Amino acid sequence: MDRKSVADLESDGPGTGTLGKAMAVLEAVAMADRPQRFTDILQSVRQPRGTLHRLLGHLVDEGLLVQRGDLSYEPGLRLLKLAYRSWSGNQFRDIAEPHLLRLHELTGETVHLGILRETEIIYVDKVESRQTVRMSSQIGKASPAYCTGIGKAALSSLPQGELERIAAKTQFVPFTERTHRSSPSLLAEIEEIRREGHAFDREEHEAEICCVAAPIVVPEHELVAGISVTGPSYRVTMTQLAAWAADVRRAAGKIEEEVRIRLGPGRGGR
Amino acid sequence: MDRKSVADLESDGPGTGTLGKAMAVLEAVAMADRPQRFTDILQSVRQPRGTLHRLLGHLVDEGLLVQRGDLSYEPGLRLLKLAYRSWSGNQFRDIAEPHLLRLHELTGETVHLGILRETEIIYVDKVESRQTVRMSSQIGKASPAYCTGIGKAALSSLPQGELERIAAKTQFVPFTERTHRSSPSLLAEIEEIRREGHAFDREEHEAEICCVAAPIVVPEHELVAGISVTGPSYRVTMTQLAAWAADVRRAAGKIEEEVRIRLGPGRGGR
DNA sequence: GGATTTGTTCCAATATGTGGAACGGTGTTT
DNA sequence: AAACACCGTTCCACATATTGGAACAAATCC
Repeated sequence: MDRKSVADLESDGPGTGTLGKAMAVLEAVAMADRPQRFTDILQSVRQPRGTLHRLLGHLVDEGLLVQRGDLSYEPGLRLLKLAYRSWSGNQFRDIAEPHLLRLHELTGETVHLGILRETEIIYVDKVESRQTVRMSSQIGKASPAYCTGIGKAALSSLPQGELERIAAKTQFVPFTERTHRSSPSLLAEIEEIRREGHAFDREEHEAEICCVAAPIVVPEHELVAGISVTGPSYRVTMTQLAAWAADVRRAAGKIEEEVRIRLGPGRGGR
Repeated sequence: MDRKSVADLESDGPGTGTLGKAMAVLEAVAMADRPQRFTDILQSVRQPRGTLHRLLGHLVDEGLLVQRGDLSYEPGLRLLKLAYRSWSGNQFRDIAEPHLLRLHELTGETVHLGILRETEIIYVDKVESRQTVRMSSQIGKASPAYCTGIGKAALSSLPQGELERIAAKTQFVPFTERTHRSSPSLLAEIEEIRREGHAFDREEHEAEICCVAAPIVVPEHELVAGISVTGPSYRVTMTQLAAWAADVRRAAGKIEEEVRIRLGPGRGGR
């Protein structure tokens, strides 16, 4: 049987093979808000006790998890180390950064760069207002695509088939009263976003937070991403956001272009 | 056969079992400076072609690697996502942070927080001088313990046996002319560091960069870490560093104490 | 003291991963 | 143009690592 078969399970299913199971366990621990005990994990990942126990042992051996004094498990440092390389070596982020800075100077608000990964947007960079801000507060953070500006912008630039596949896979959680509650409602907005070339988040993910976003697509690298300007709604009106839309689109376009030039068509990084 | 058997290989050996091999491959790709092709990887990880090929396939399926148009592999976004949780959920960093900030205000120089992991120090936080600084420029970065301030400070607070095991495992790379070149020389300095309670890095890792560091130990959590104040040697003299040593020790002590209180003896996070 | 829950260990059955060898494609050399 | 070298992929008999039910302690609750 081939891997990418019928409706690739990826993040929902138990994961293919041994590695898949191990990763499912790892993710269960990483995504939990507090250290997970054996039994907690046993319930998230449905695996026989013996199996789970060995799996955890291996993960600890590998430094992906650490077991604490009270026997509970936490994500290990090896993940940080690996991610550092994954992030600092990311040429896309590197290219985009100057454009993010420029956009920040223009607007004075927080600017995000995020990449689409199935139903999620993963933030890879952020430039924020010069308060005493936590450094990489969001880098690596994953948010649902269907209720964020970048997410919707990115989705809007997918082929219809892909879009529908992802929409079908999406779990619609009503974060605020304005959050899309179903696939049709999302797909309708996507139509509009396609026409406009930019997406808004009207307090759909977090109350009092809204943004404008534009998509960045580099088919040669199978990259679908987006940038956004975000602000608190008491300070940033929708009219203001609409006025910035063109700038955001322009910046996104510049990044797209530069990625194509610097990374070349379809081939390697340098 | 038991896992933690004779001289646990961990990061050198091919890694135990299937997961170990997969991680070895992942690490090989992540630690390389540029996208790795099949053959490149084949040389780093000594595995049969068939095996490696399947391994890579699984890693891609899991989103740990991505394969690009030219068939080369890069670290995938899933790592970032996992690491974000590993980092943002790290209570230790959370507790330490205010102390780092205070130390930064006192000295005006860059302050680091790093955790010891076998022969390496992994940086988990950083507060730096208010230039237009790259955000999380070093978070997750791994540096050798034997030639960094935090590293040596951390090593100094290990039981002698552990220390020697790690020293034996260390690869002594002569980064600068002042870098320790062998285990005895390192062990001798560690003795001194134990007496003083703080460690210096006298341009041992990077030329023109030096620091003072103090260890943080929380045995209940099997945590050995350290903090440091770092500066360029043209601006920060050894005398200056020595003057800060007491402050660094004090901050480290405070963090140690607070971790013990907030995380409780040997048991869970909250 | 007995009952329940939790983490750990054991082991035969078997699914999974192993790795040498063969295959087809691309680009280079003669 | 044929011969060669290199690279990524596929195949398959074999071996090993994973599986998962069940038994085992140890703590915790009633």
